[in-house]
Amino acid sequence: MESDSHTLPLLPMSLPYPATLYHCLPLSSSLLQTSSTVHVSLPLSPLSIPPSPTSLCPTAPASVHLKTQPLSPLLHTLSPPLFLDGQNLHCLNSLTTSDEDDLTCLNWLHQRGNLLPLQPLPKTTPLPQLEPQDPIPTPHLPPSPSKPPYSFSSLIFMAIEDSPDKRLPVKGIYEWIVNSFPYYRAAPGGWRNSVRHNLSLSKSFRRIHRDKSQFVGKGSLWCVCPEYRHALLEVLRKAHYYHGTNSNLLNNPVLLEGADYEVSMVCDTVEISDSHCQTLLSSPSTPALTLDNPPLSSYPLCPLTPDHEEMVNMEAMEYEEEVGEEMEKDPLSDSGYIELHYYQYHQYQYLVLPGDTELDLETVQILQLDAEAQEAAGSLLDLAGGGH
DNA sequence: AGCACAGTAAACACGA
DNA sequence: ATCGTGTTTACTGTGC
Repeated sequence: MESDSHTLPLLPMSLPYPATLYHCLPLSSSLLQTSSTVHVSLPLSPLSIPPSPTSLCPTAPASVHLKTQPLSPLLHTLSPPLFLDGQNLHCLNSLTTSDEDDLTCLNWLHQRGNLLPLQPLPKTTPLPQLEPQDPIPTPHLPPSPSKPPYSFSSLIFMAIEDSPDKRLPVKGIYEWIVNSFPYYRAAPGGWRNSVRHNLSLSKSFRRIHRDKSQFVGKGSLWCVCPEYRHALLEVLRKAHYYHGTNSNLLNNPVLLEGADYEVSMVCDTVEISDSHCQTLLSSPSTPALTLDNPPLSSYPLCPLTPDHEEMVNMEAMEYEEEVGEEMEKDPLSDSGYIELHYYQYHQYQYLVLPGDTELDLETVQILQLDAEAQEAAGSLLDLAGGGH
């Protein structure tokens, strides 16, 4: 593997989001590939992973087979992965996916059927499984919803992207914002004016002619112009990064769904099914944004001039279905490396290891604990969401 | 200071 | 006439 990596000290690496366990396989190039199995064994000491406090089978020098799932490209944008080379950790910058790949991926936005209201959560969530003496962390819910750190453009963008057809009437945008951000439920009505103002003024959004035979009600539908989608995503990502808000919206999708992982132990073999990965990638409720986010270059150009001289025809939007067949390539898929997330010392750690690394049982137990951690974290998210 | 950008308010037109 | 939608202008605040 060619890499312009540089050696880094072996230090825990925190993530700006509660990451979790998943594996990125040397899977070929397609995210559709399923049920790949990798034989991994991982020496604990170089990773500073402490032995599991409760060993299910302490003497078994077992190796494990981990059925794996592709890596969410967004994760690479949030922190540079490390990989292990002997005793050194290297920054895997060269393996990170291109910005376009990252930024056109909205999987994180759609991994949850309903987007929870934005409430701050700790960037790293202490987990009772690993630190039983610690009190169970509670989400810091403000007494009244605070204003989301997202601009109206971002809010509109998220609303539209969260709609099944990637187009919404103004009223639908209002409703999405109110439902997703309780702040606006009680806010004065001026923000609606701001939304309309933004829709009209921003080049990022386009009006779509409504087919009068199909719709009732006032107004047009609004969509995101693909040529501005990259910029909108970048703004959104920066807002997430700078404010450090959790963002249920921006959370690692694997975290959100990871609690559903089926971890079953059979003798000394652990299989982590990637069926949920497929669920993530092809959720029926969110068909458009899970797999059909090709790099920006694969989008056709916006059929309009950027100055609102025209409006989009419904036919012009059909490209979304047409490009949906193209799959976003896992940035590590051909690298021969796997990616490891685990929780340690109150922080989630993030490692990239050679694909032929062997994991022993203790490591697997840690991974299992991490799976439990996912569940705990997911519960916290639900709490933060307030049963939305 | 100048500029860009975001947010807010307001006025106005249009159509259901 | 009312209301929602869409456009435009103006002003203010903030950050670079």
